[in-house]
Amino acid sequence: MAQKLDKIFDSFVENNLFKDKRVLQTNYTPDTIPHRDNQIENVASILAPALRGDRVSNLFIYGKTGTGKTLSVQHVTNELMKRVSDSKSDNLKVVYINCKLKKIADTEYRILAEIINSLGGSVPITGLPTDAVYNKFVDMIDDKRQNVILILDEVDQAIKKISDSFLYTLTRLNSDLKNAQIGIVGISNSLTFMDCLDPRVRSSLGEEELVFPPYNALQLIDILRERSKTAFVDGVLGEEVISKCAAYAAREHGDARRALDLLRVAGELAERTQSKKIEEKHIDEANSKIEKDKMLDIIENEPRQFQLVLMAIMDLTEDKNFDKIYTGNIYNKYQEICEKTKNEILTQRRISDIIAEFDMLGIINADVVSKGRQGRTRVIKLMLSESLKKKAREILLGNLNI
DNA sequence: CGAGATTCATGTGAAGTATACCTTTAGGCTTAA
DNA sequence: AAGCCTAAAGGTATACTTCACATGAATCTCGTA
Repeated sequence: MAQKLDKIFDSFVENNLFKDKRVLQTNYTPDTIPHRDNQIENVASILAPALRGDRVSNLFIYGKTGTGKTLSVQHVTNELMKRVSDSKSDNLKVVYINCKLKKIADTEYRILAEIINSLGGSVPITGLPTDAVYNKFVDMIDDKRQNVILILDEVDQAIKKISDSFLYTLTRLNSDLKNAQIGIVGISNSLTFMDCLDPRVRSSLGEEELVFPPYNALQLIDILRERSKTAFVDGVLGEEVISKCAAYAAREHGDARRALDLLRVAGELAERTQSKKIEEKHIDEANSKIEKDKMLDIIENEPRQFQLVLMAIMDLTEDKNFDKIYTGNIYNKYQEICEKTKNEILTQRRISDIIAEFDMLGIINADVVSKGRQGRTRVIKLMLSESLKKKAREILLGNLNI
């Protein structure tokens, strides 16, 4: 056994394709961000007043995933902070919150709590009145003259769940502050997000707006080339592999993060199969693996009741007796499963909401249809590939101890 | 035959409930002067 | 008397339930041609 492990470790050390894998990881911030000079300059000039202690205009940024929004903003704020720490003053704070993270920042309360946490304070998980949390936030930053830049990544996700009054309160917060000032930077994936906001919020939050267009294939190639220089050992990555990678990502609305993930996973796969080079087939494999992992991760971390519902949906999908699945079918199946597994049965009302959430996650596709005399319901389609279904089923079976 | 009424199965919104957790407050106990 | 601990009181967020009303096209009904 030990020999076997030795062999694995040996080959791992010898056959290292990566020079520095971190460069390809999502949380890595590169020194240069190609093809985003314009946007970065814009962001910088909008946030720059903070250096003089002036109020920062609220900024709203649109763009699809992986178009460098987060990266550019972080780059600019990093530079800002560098300047500030050089000048030895500490009247600028930058808070970055990703509103999408489930269980961390998906309600008004949790977002606020998260903001306070990253400012160094602490707030209990639950139990406090929301306005008490607002007050705490105000107290924390208003003790001296300073600027706070609040970056809300993926606000659209949060606003969908919470109401937009949250943003309104935030924008109004400035009038409660005597010393400090806050500037809000909202980042959204959805281009139409602003349209469904309250006009008051729209006007105050959208003082400045910026659109990040998707990268095209050529720009993606540039990015990949740049990063792969430091990420991989020379010669393991051919030019044609890079273009294939870029092509994949360009198809996926120019998502650079996706492209980098592809490259990283492809590298890992190549390493694992003892390959000396990364080849095009690795990219293909990586593509399906990423898709799979992402979904499986979501499914695995879903609460129990959600998993039960998903299990019901999967069972029905397999069942040849149903060519179309309706909410009622799911509910019946769900009850069956609950009885079998001795789980509590929730009401149909709740299941309806759970189904809606799965729809949001893209695990299923649910369309409301009216079938005349047969009433109104949703037609539900499971959106998982065959192999994914199998893996997902394994996870569910394990988690629900069936 | 066609317009309007009916109907079904569930969508959807609002309000209420249970649970888990929080802060405040007051009482009781200990401690030290 | 001061300090500390504990339990009760009073409050909130969240996940869920209950109630009630909204939907929208297939189907039924009935007046009319």
